[in-house]
Amino acid sequence: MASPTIRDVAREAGVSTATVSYVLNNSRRVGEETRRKVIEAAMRLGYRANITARNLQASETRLLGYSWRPTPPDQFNPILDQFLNAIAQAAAHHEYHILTFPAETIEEELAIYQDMVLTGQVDGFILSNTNLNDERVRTLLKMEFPFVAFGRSNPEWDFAWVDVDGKEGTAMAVRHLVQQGYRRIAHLAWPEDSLTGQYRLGGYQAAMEEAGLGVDPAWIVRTENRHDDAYRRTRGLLELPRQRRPDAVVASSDLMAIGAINAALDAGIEVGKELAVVGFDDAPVARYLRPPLTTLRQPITEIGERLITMLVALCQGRRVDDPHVLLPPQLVVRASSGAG
Amino acid sequence: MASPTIRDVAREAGVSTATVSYVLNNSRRVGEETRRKVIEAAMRLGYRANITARNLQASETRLLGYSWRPTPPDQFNPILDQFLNAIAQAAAHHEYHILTFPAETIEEELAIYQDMVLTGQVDGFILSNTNLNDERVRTLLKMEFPFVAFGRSNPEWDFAWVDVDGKEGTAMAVRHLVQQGYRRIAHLAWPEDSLTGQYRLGGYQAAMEEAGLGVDPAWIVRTENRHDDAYRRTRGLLELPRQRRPDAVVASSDLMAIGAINAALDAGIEVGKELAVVGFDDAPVARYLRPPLTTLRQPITEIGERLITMLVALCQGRRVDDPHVLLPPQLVVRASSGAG
DNA sequence: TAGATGCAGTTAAACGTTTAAACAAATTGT
DNA sequence: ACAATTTGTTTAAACGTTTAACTGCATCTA
Repeated sequence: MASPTIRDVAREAGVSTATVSYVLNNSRRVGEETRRKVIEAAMRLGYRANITARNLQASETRLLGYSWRPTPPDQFNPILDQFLNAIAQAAAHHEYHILTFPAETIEEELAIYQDMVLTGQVDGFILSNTNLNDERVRTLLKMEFPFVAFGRSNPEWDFAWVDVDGKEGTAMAVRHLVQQGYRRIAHLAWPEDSLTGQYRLGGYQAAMEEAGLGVDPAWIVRTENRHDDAYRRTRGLLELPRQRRPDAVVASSDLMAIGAINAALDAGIEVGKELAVVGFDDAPVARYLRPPLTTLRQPITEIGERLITMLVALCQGRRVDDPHVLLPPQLVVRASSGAG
Repeated sequence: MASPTIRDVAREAGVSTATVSYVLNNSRRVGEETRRKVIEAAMRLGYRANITARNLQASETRLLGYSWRPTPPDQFNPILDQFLNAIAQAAAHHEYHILTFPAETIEEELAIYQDMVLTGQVDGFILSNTNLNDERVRTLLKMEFPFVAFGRSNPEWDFAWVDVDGKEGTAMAVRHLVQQGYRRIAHLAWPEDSLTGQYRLGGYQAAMEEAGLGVDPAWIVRTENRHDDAYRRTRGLLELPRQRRPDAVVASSDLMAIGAINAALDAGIEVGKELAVVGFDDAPVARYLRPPLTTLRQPITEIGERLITMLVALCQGRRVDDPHVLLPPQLVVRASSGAG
């Protein structure tokens, strides 16, 4: 039952525990004969060094904490699966593991961070969905504890992050729609306090201007990231007088794009012809929608790898060369934007 | 920077480290005055016991491992989000945490289990998506290492599991369809080697018999859990001669149900009237499909709680009262089955 | 009054590693 | 040929807890 310890191996090989450690970690010259004896003994007993003991001695945990707020039942998190996979996979390459802990509220989350830092539960944190004035960022910066973020926050705060270039993303969407012949392009934006929403709106505005297209103020619709809000507001857009009625919608998420599609369907408007719709995220279901949804895919795997590489460096006290990484999303063209 | 240790607290309070430990863990009678001094000193220094040290001494990790195979890009895992939340939340209540580690292949996964057991990385495992002759179950049973499974396996293997009653689920779906007036009900089943698929098929057959409805062999279609297969095979069903053509489909998953709906749409058949469709899982997107998808919701939160309660008991060497838990799914009726 | 009992605290070992320092033996340099 | 260096190994401390065993001391019991 009980696993063999380094002492058992030492006894079996007839050497000291130090020698066993040196051999197994290759951390010092050891005689050929002794090395052989140790390795054989370790093999024979099936010995593997106990991780807790090693961690205590090294005062590290090789654990990285990741927390996310549970998704409300009427929404979905299109990338959690991929993201968790990406960071766990990347962490494994550095011999780290991911510790997950969900928190219902922001206060609870902050308390857990405090706790974990003080009790030495993890070596660092991965944040996601950061926003302006993000309390988590503020707290961790103040504690000077290693962390990285998927998402940006206040520009004056100096911390390592990776983000998707949302501005470029919506700009790509608009350019694509313009190329398809659409002109009256609306934008389903997130509330003003969302930094990500600001970037995406910015890309829309920039690309519209670049294309020499005027923007009717009614075309910029701010709603929460909810299907029903997007649905309702899109119905509103479609009821605008003919001249002002949008012929395309760039949504800030696939969830909202689905709301827009459903609104058009229920209004008897053909999606992909009379109304083009573009989403954001490339949720797994996007390709199976009718019509299949044109959307912006985030390079989740690369994001995860970059984040972990930076975080591991921070945990080991190394400097991070380039702590601000902005990656472009990829436009995945499907029928909802009139192509094909 | 460095956190205070129990020695710092002891010095600050003018007592021994043992006393500090006794006070903070409430594990022994301690004088009122001394207790006060210790607590104040701990407060003053912001002391929290180091978890690694505590774990080493207790020879435990308070970590539970959970692994899942990454979802292929053309599929989706409708419940990972909820499930991870449920187990992490439940674990937290017992002061445990979830360690995630994805594995690409089954061999890799088995190797990782071995590794984690031998190095004492975790106290127990949570498996999901178990099947007949599941190598993970076999391995962990042989190692006599604590684990629980979301899903069943060979009946002769004695281990703790929680599962959704798939047989009852599809039976509920069939009864509901019969009540709605459908008679020629088909079933999109999983391959024969899928235990879960067997149960779901069994429920379909039982309920059809119970309703006194004959089953045309062509109505039982076996495919992988993929949209495109379900789509293709549903097209086939819809091309059957009028008398044999199904008027309803019970799918083994929401992903397959989406394939069926799309097949009907593309064949110009109205879903929810000419063809009813029922899915399984209640994926977050199910309610936003057109028509909204009738489906069977799994009680994920309860599953997670039950699993963790059992696993924690096993980790602490306690006996589990009822190690086999079968929970009924809940039929969520929406328009795709002709209701409303 | 001597012994037993209770109480409140301390000492020291233990958990299983790693690693700096010490040591003995073999090798090198002059 | 003797000191200096190198090589291979061991001893012992350290990481930060918990806890069994022990020590005084006061109180009770017969």
